[in-house]
Amino acid sequence: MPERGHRNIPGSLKQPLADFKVGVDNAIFSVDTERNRLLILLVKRQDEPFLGQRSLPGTLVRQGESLEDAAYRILAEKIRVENLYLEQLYTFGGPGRDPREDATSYGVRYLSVSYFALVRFAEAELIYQTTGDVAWYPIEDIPKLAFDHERILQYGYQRLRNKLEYSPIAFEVLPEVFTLNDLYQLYTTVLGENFSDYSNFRSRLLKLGFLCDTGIKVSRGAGRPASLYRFDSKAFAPLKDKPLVFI
Amino acid sequence: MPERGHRNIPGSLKQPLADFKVGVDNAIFSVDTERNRLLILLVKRQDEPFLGQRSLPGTLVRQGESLEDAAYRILAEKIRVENLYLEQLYTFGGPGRDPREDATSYGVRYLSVSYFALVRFAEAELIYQTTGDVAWYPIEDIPKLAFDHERILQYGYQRLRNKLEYSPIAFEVLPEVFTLNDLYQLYTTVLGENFSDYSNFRSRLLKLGFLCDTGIKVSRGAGRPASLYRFDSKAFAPLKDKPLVFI
DNA sequence: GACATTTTGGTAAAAATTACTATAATTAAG
DNA sequence: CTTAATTATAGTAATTTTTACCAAAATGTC
Repeated sequence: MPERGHRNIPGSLKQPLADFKVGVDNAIFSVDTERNRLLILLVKRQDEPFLGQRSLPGTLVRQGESLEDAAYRILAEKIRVENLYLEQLYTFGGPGRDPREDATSYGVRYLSVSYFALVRFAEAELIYQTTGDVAWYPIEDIPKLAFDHERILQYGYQRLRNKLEYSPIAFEVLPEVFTLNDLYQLYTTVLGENFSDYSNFRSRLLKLGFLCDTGIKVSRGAGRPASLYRFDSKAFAPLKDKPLVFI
Repeated sequence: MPERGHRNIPGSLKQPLADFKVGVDNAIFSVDTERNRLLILLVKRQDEPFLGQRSLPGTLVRQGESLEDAAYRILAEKIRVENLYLEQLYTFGGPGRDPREDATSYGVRYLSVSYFALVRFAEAELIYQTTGDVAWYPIEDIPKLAFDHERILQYGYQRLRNKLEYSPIAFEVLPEVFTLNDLYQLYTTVLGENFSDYSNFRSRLLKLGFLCDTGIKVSRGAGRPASLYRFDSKAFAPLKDKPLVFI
C-alpha cells in the first residue's frame, strides 16, 4: 500500500500513487445482411469475477505488450477473420469499477481501455472452447453484462452511429461486394428509418464516385436483379476529410 | 505461446501481466482573441525524467482518485479558472513510452490517459511556482516536448478542429460576450482562412437562433461598432445532435 | 468634410436536397 | 403463357440551401 522514498514521482510522499492492472475490452460489431441485424460479440466469462456472466471479450495487458496488441490478441482468440477494423474507444478507470480491487488487499486498481472493432459477418469464424462460449447478440437483445461493459457497449454503439455519417466504415462490415440496397439497409438498421429516402441515398452515393459497379447481378427473390458494387478506397481518398459524406 | 493450466487470470502463468502506473496529461487550449492566437499550456518539468524540458501538465493517478479527478487536480495546480471544458482524449500505453520503465528493474509500465481542455484566456490565471514555470505557447511555436507529448498535442489539436465543426466548444474559449467577428476570427485561426465567407458565416449562425444580441456595442479602432453576443445554450439544445452546425 | 474601415442587411445566381414519377427486369400467381 | 407484384434504376421538377457578391450604416482618421 504505502508508496514512498523516491525522488522522481511528484506527490508521492503524502498521497500514495495507485497501482494498476490494465485491461483491454473490445466492442466488436458486425451486421448480418441477410437478416438485417446489428450484432455484437459477447463471451461467457470462464473466470471470477462474474463467472458465467456475459461480457465483452477482454484481457489483461501482458508485459511488453502494447494496448493494441492486447486488443488484437483477445480478438484473435475468439474469432478468425481476414479483415478487421480496430480503433481505440475510451478508457474507463474510476476506482471501484472492478470487484477484484476489493478482493486483494493490495489496493490494485483495474483500468479498462476499450476498443471498437468491425468485422464482416460472413468472414468471421467464431472460435469455441465450449458451446455458447462466444456468440453474436443482436443489439436489441443484450443480456446483463459483467463489469461496466454495458456502458462500454453503449459508447461503442454511439461511435458506430457517428462514424457511419462521415467515414466509410460501412464497408468494413458489409461483404466485399454488396448491393446498394444492402448498404441502405445497413444505414437504416443502425441509424433508423428516416435518415434518407432510398432513391436519393442511391444517387448521392453513386455521384460521389467511390462505388464501382462490378457488372455482376444478383437476384434475391422477386424483383429486378441488383448490381453488386465494390468500395474503391482510392477513389474515396480525396473525400477523406470532407465532412458528412454519407448523410 | 501455448496458453493453459490456470483458473483465474488468463495467461498469467506463462505470460506475466504488466504492472502500470497511470498518468494523466492535459492538452489545455485557449485563444487570445486580442492577438488572434491559439494557445496551449505548457509547464517546465521539475522532476526527472526530462527535467527542465517542456511538457503538457500531467500527474500520476493517486489511490482512490478517478482519472477525471486527476485531470482536474493537475489543472487546478497550474491555473485558476471559473469555467472549464474537459473531455477525455486518448490513451497512450505502449511499452517504452516512458524512460522510467527502464530505470526501475520492476518492469513497471507508464500509461498516459490524455485529456482535452478548453479555458477562457482572460479568466485563466496562471499559478507560478517559479517564473516561466507555466506558460501559454502559440500553437505555431511549440518547443520540443518531453515524453510523447507532441503526439498528444497533435491529437488534441485535431480534436479541437473537428469539434469546432459540429459542437459549440467555441463558446468555451471565447469570453462570455463576444462580437461575431471574434467568433469568425476564432474559426479562421483554427480552421484556416478558406472555410467560409464572413458575411455568410454571420447570417448562417444568426439564423440558427442560439446567439442573443446583448444590445451592447463595442468599438475597436475604426469602423462601425459591433454588437456583443452571448451564447444561449438552451436555444442550442435542439441542435445538439444535428451534424455540422457551424460550417 | 472626405475617406478608409468595419458592421450589418441583403440579393441574385448556382448548387444541392427533396419528394416524387416512370421505366426496366425479374419472380410469383393464375 | 399472361398478368400481377416486386424490386432496381433513372430521372425530374419544386424547393431549399449555399455561394458570391453588393450596398448602406456607423464609426475613426486625416
